[in-house]
Amino acid sequence: MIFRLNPSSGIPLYLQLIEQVKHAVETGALHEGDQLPTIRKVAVDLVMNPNTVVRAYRELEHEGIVELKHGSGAFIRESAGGRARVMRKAQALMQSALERLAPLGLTEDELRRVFENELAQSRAARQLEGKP
Amino acid sequence: MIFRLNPSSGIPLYLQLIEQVKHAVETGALHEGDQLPTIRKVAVDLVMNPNTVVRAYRELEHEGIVELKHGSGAFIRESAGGRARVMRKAQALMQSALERLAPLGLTEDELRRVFENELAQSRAARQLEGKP
DNA sequence: TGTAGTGTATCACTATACTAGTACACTTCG
DNA sequence: CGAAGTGTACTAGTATAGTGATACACTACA
Repeated sequence: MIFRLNPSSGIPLYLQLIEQVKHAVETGALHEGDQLPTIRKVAVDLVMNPNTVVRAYRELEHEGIVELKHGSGAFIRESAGGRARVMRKAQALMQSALERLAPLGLTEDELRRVFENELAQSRAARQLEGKP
Repeated sequence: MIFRLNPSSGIPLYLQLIEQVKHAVETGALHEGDQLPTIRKVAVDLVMNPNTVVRAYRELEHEGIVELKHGSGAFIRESAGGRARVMRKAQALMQSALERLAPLGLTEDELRRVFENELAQSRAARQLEGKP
């Protein structure tokens, strides 16, 4: 695992790290049990503060993708493999959805809005299931 | 048009205003040519600074939904009606897409990630069309 | 057992997002 | 033409996000 950051993209460094780890897991570049590069190593290699790397790793831990072991390192969780497969399936479904949406000629921001609306919609629907 | 804000939602006030105007246009509550409430009126009614309302209205203007006329008011653009129809069509497509994705059991954040990935993907594909 | 290597914790700095205060300029219409 | 009502422009304060400096604590292994 080797990171490649774009400092002038406007995207926070820690988010770029998170994104790259997730991508590596989903493409199979990282497998369950694999050790991630050390916090210090990443910080030195990319010339940034260890805390920024920590922030990325802790977020990944919180999402259940990474396990941090005090004193020994950061590792890919065992459950990550299954997740990767599901995500690839989802990616395929989303692609065909966007292909159907493309002819409408919406901007990316409009598409985001439509997506968020629908997400909120189905969230609300899910809430109601257990109520009546 | 009457706004209803939630000050403790964490969502910036100006974004809430934008959202509500867009929603009103898409549902037909606001039609082409309709005048929006005055900047000052909104500011007074909702107990906030006029500048915050301005920010919302100017963003809506930038997106082509609203037209600001110096000295007379803010109005819904003529093009807004067509946009509303397209957005409703898109909403329907997005709904069926999310219904197909639901069985995979992804979290909302994971769905957002899948969506953004695919958006970037199709953006890249579009870039290549004119190149070779 | 001790040392090198690992993650952890606390505090601080800086840029940016958001909101606010206040004065200005244009339009309308009696 | 002038007064009331509208959007505009400029300046500034405050909260939060992002990043950094540095010291601490645990683990593995020779």
